[in-house]
Amino acid sequence: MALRYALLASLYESPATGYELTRRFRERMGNVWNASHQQIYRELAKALDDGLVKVELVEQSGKPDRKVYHLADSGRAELGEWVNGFSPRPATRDPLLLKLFAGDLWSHDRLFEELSRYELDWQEELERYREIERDYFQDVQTLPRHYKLQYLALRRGIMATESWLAWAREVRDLCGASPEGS
Amino acid sequence: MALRYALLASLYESPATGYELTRRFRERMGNVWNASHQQIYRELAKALDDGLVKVELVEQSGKPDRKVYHLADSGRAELGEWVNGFSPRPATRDPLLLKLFAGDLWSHDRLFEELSRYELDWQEELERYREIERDYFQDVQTLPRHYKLQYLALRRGIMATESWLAWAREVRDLCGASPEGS
DNA sequence: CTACCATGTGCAACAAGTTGCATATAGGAG
DNA sequence: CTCCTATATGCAACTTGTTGCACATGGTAG
Repeated sequence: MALRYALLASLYESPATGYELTRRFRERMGNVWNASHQQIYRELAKALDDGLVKVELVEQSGKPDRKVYHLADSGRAELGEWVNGFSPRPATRDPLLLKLFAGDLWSHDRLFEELSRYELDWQEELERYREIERDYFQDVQTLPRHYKLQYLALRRGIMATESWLAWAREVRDLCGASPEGS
Repeated sequence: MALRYALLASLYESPATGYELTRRFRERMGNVWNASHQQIYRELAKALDDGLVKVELVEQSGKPDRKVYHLADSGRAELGEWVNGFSPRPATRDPLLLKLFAGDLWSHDRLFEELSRYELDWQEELERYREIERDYFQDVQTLPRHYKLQYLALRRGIMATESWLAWAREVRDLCGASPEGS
């Protein structure tokens, strides 16, 4: 049911089409929740069926009609209950770490090739986060609670990514950064 | 297919029954991969069907026979290929962070109640990791590569958990740790 | 001129993960 | 005496997530 609440939470901020929700997940909330557009359209249809959201059709020429979803009262209520209930920690399933357990089969070069790719990725992500932090969250102390909490979600993204980068440095320190054969 | 490789990677270390694999995932590899016993038995049957693992039946009185799974040659080969290929970053889906996006519906007390539970959990986990670090990885520099990589998986667990705890402190600093009404 | 990309919706098939149940025995706590 | 835990296996139904495809058009890059 968690995807359902992710959609409701996003619609709580503002009404949106399935397409826009897909983009929000990919961009602003990539750190928090991920879902493909297929999954989102499917779940929106179910949530509509259950009366948690309402649709407003907006006609367009050429393109399909926009179906703008709004949070219904019952949706807001259910979201509120979910938010105030306890959620267990998500299970981690990380292929990169898994490979360390069969590390003897992992060639030195390939290991560092993959690590480098990840590092580039993390670096880019970190810069994007830091930019948002600079642009939107300068005076955090004075912000209303709602924005403080959004800021904390961003902070989590920053700290998680920094932590991965620090780990990558440890890998280099312990296993040697430069392969002989290149 | 990733669960399949998780099983092969664990069997690469040593042969095991489905039950033992379940425990390994829950205990030693909790940081890396999670799977229920139902999922594991199902996937082991498929892997056996595909000839990636072999079974050795060990009779027991009273209890069902132990089915000890071994990595077959083809399984080792496929694991090797997978390990040396590129794996994309896993998608994050974190209910705790999601709730921050509907934070207006989240009561101050409930938020900190949940945060405290998480903190206790992280603290415990961190202590378990640190204990393993002390007991098994004192002279990391001198260890063979295989153990270095295992150590790095553990380090990742430590760093990730520390990062969460640091984040929790930021939450307290920004949103006030002590609710008035208690 | 053609190919890709963005917008916008969605179905169908499959793979992966969860939840509830079932069987069978031995040992310890209350 | 009963309940819980550990060992050890597994089925069935369901939910969630992935992958591939489809339609429809306007703009931009080569």
